[in-house]
Amino acid sequence: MDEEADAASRRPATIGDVARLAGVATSTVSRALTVPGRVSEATRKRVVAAAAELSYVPSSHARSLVSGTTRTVALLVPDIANPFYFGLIRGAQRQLRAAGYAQLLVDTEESAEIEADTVDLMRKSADGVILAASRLDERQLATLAQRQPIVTVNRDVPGVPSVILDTPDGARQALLHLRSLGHRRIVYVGGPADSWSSARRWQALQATAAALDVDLQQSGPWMPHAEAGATAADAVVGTATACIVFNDVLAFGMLRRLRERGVRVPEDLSIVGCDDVFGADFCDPPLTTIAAPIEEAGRVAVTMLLDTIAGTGSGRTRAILPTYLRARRSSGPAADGHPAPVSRTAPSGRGS
Amino acid sequence: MDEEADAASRRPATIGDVARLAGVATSTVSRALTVPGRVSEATRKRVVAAAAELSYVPSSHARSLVSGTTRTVALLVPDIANPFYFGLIRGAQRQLRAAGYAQLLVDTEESAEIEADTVDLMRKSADGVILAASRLDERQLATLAQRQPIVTVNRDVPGVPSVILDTPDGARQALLHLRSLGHRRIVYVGGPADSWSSARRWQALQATAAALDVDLQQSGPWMPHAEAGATAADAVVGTATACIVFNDVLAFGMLRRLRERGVRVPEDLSIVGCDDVFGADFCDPPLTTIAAPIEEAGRVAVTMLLDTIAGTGSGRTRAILPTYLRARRSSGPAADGHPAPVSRTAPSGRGS
DNA sequence: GTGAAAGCGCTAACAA
DNA sequence: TTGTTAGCGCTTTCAC
Repeated sequence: MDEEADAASRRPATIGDVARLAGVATSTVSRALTVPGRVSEATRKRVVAAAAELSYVPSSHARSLVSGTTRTVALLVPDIANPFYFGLIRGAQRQLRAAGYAQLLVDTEESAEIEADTVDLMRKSADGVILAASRLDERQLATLAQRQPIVTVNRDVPGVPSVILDTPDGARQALLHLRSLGHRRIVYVGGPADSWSSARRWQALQATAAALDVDLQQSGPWMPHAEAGATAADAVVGTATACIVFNDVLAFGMLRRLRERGVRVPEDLSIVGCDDVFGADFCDPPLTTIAAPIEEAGRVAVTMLLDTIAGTGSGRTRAILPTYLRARRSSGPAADGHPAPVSRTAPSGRGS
Repeated sequence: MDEEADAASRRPATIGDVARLAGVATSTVSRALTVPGRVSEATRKRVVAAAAELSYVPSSHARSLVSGTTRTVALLVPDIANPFYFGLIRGAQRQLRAAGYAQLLVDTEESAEIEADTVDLMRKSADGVILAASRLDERQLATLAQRQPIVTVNRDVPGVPSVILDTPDGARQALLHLRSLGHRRIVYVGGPADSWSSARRWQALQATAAALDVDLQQSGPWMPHAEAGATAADAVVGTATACIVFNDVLAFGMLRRLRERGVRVPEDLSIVGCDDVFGADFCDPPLTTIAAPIEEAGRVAVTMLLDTIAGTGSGRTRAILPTYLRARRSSGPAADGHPAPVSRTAPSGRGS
């Protein structure tokens, strides 16, 4: 049994093994493999050949130890199974791969505690953290952001770089859309109590409703799961002719319940969701929804984070991504409604 | 400006900082924080207090360097945006968290090359790798598995521990189901050319069809995306009265196309999908599908991998998880068909 | 252009 | 029970 040849395939080769095989010092191997022109072409070739033969892969941990950097970014999402986050995850991963970074994905299970603990843990294991729909309060977020590079998605806290999907504007568009279809009694089916996005949307809706002669109510809070949709649907039926729902997943649950109860969509109740997630175009009926460029949000978040890490912070600390209403079959004319003239600019001010 | 107090919040505290503050040696800190009874209660308290004050988090990298272990497991999936993998990811993450492991999630973008490269990279950054629906060939897989702990999901290669969802059996159930509804011309809408699962299902179907007096054809290969469903649908229409589709996502795309073309489901064409993913129960019409315990698969894969890593390999190297047919509206009686008596045991042998 | 040596933060002998 | 020391694999001075 040839010990030499065998050792390589058993125990991962170290820089020392490569050095020995190439007949050089470890420092030379390091240079040959990382710094371009710091070593003679001849040695470089020998080293590269040796590394290949031993299928040498540098230990990222050893590297991190000395460099203090990990080439890893953590992405924290409240619920991996929520299709809203797919695009985010994928957009982030693409951008990270391109930059030579690894992605540490963590499902915080919608718990502020798990989230805080994880962020703390990541202080050592990741160069930075992306927080999607954070459940933490402003103070915590601000404090954490001082300790380590953080970018939030859909959460705006002073001093913390963030990527915001402009769903309040989308909600405004939805309200105008429904009003133009003749709806005057509209319910906002809200998300979790601690959801910053949901609160902002509700504010935007209220401001717009006042000027539109719309009777707007809020229902909830509801967890953003399909299961919660059943109860949410029951709460809405009879109280309004249309509703704007916190997100598509919740709306899916409502759709199912309404079908069970024989409530027709959109004839008896119009529904507008949010996010345009996987499934919104083939559910029954297809869901009118506020579409957001979520994959782009992932890319932008990574770019901002990497800037922060590199200290290249060009100052851009807040990206707002536009959303738009994608009308499908789940919204239609109100049975007894009088349409209103519509302009894309909400009466309450603020254009697109 | 108080340098002492400040230093802690600026630069993450090391074990040395804690030792100094507690007035002990670093090794004592290490012991106090990791080995339960190896230190006096009094010192332990002092150390813990000091650590808390400095909000000390051990460097996982330094730890890895000395222990040779990373407490990290990599999960490679071909396409993060495919809802099939949600359950897997979540099941894996739950089990990993419970064991104190971190999860490194990588989207290999359905590329064998990215997959192979990543597995190689992970040799140093993860203690083991879970490969979902691997695109690698048997030889590569076997070689890699010799170098590092690997568990595959839905891929069986001798010498590589694996978790298999018994979808061939599910496909058999689907065929019986369709036959009992009177269908005799059935198409299997196949997955990617290099998909091991798809090949196995096709084999199982052929074996069963022979004994059932069913005219079974294969269509494809198709990429498992909704977009491919349009072409797949066009290829099937008119050639059969029912089809069994590689997975739900592809079936969703078919459903949409069929609606556009005015082909009624199930009256003109019955459809059976596979995986029972998010959306299968609220698409239009709801999809009859082969349901698989995918979240459990994630958990089991982690357990097997952790066993392999620990060397506790109790010998169980292959877990087969049963699947079952979940009938919904997308499958119905054949317009011109003659039902067949049904037994849950396929004529070709092999029970449940 | 290359080698020797120190040290990143931690754990695991080995002493005391 | 605790401290001292060596060393994990790598990069980075500092010499030569």
